[in-house]
Amino acid sequence: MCSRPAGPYLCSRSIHCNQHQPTMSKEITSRADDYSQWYIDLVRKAGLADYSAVKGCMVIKPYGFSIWENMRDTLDKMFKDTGHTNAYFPLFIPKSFLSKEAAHVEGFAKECAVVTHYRLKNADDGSGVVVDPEAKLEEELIVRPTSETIIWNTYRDWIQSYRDLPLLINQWANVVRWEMRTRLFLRTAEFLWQEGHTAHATREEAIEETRKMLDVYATFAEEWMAMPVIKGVKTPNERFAGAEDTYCIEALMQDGKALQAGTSHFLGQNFAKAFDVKFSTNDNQLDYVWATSWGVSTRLMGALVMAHSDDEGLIIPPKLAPIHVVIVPIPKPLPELDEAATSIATELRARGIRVKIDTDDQNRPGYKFAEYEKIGIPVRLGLGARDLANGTIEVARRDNKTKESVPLAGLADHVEALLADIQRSMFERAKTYRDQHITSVDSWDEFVRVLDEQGGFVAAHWDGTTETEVAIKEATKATIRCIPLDNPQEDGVCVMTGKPSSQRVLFARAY
RNA sequence: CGGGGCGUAGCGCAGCCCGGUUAGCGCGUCUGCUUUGGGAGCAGAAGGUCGCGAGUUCGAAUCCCGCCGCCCCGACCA
Repeated sequence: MCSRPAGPYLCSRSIHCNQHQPTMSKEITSRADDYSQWYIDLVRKAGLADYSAVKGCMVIKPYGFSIWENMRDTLDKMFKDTGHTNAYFPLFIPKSFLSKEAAHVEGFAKECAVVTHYRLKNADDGSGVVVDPEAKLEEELIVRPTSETIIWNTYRDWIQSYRDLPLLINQWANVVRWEMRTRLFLRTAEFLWQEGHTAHATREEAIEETRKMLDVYATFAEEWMAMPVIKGVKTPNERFAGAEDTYCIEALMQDGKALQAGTSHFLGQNFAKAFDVKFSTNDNQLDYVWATSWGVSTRLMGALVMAHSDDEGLIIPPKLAPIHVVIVPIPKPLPELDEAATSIATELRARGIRVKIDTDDQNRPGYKFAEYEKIGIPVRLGLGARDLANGTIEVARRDNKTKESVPLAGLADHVEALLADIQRSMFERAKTYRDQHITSVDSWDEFVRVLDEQGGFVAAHWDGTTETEVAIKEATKATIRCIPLDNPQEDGVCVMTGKPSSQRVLFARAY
């Protein structure tokens, strides 16, 4: 394994410490050739994740996990800042719990992994181990697809009085949904996420919480991921199983498909009633509590990739990049280079900038440049004898592939400003693309044409019925992504049925 | 569950149709030398239950039968 001194997260021996085998970005399929394959190539070859020995499950590799850690740590702080605390509930849920809320069981029944036995034994024919039929569980256990049931069963014991409210809890966990078809990060059988579960004394307060956490997600998506999102509410058909209202943030990927990046649910009293969670009000009445739940998952990793990256590799916004700056000494045998690189790194680190010095002397600079572009490090500093002589350094930014020579004096200020500029311009670029791909249409022909030729969001009138929504989906594969919050009211007629409508909703083909 | 593809060295592949020396090639790895401002060159070396099982044959990576696994497209769902 690598033994040389390493920068944060990655060793200097090789960019991929875990395999010593950087693959060439030449091998990344271009977006134009096959967007889907581009995504898969990128995820695997930039060291984010890989397929595992288990069908439908992925291995999140060290570099990918370090990005997720940055997401997780940022969100965790945001949750704490809004009054939430973390807790942990069991992976296993008694089967009977899941059936207590009718819509909920309906929504998840088809994709649950079930534990039926608790012991293996050696096969009689010596062929290996088999499930011991003697060890059948009295009550089967479901591997959580989400934790509402086990949590509300617990909340019943935690909540007696209005003084116990609000109860604001989050959990970081893995969940399992037995998907028929999977894609790295976007839909895997097991994934990592956080799920917030809160209890409130009033309907209004719970709705406020639902909206507040949606805002947290939107802020995170836009300010950290540099990914513009549309906040909205789901139609009844797209609503979370067991919710009264599902709010969401919807993002647009570079191929024109939408991606739901986070959801926040107002659960009403559905789970309180299902699990009998009542509290004494301050005027001594008994009432069911009001609930919310909200979550984002490792799916955000997929969103991050598809929102920004290019044919050369990943482009990661500075705020989430495991390494902000890589210094590549152009290795003439020159001790002053190492000294200069170290002193630059020290100066940058003093400002909280995450810096790696590439001390590897095996690979040539050109190779390194390509590798760092592939893994999306926002800023690369090239430092050679020529620079030392001139008192300059080459500064290359990943997002727009520009290079400039800047004076070493004042470099830290320059880099700090540059990182901020990259963060901002990545957002602007994505937002421009997104805004150019919201199209208002008023006829069915136009609706279909825009979906096929431009993609993106299509703002169209809809008669408000699930039947029409489903028919449109069957005809075009487009779904209603959301009804934007504060959506302007406007009279019109449904794009499919011609029935009256009071507002446009956003359709798109989606991940 | 349908349709398609794949399984041969760490990775990516050729060989299979038409059975026959010691199973090749590229990348990577190791050693040495020369290199180093956009993916280095030369020389040498290591590395293989050809997915698994059974069969046909003098002989199977190759043909037959069975099985397993993974990926992609669709159905389901986000």
